[in-house]
Amino acid sequence: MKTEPSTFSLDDLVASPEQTTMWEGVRNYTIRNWMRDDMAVGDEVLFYHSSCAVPGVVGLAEITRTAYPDPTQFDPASHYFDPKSDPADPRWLVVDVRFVRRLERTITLAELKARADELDDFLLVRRGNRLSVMPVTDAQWTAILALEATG
DNA sequence: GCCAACGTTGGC
DNA sequence: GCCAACGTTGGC
Repeated sequence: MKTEPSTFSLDDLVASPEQTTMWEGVRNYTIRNWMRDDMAVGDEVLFYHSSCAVPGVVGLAEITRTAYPDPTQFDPASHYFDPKSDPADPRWLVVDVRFVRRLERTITLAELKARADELDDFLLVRRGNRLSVMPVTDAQWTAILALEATG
């Protein structure tokens, strides 16, 4: 899961009540469907910082609540307000995400790109990808976290 | 249903 | 700040 640290960082997650946050503001149908269909309580998350000096994976988190309606879509004061969303059939969903641990070091985007062959078409390093949430296979997870120790 | 225009993402 | 890539919108 990507986030801009200037908006919501791993530190912000740590500082959140119960070190847990609602992953609000997803406005992409592909991601909405993954959240709805594929995210389960206990699923592990790579916490990724984007649009910053050194983009990369900085920590681990986990899903603590499955998809439910994103309240920001009904809040006219919210940046994420969606007047086309019907409260009887909410268009946008959130999941809850809880902090697990910081990585010992940032696993940078540059490293992930350099090892793209080992990561078996990891969406994050695919050209042109703009999704802010994306699935990670077990093999990719293992390969990525192996970098933490080895550099 | 096509597709051009527009807005957003996000690395650099 | 630039710009490539891609999703969304809306005219037709």
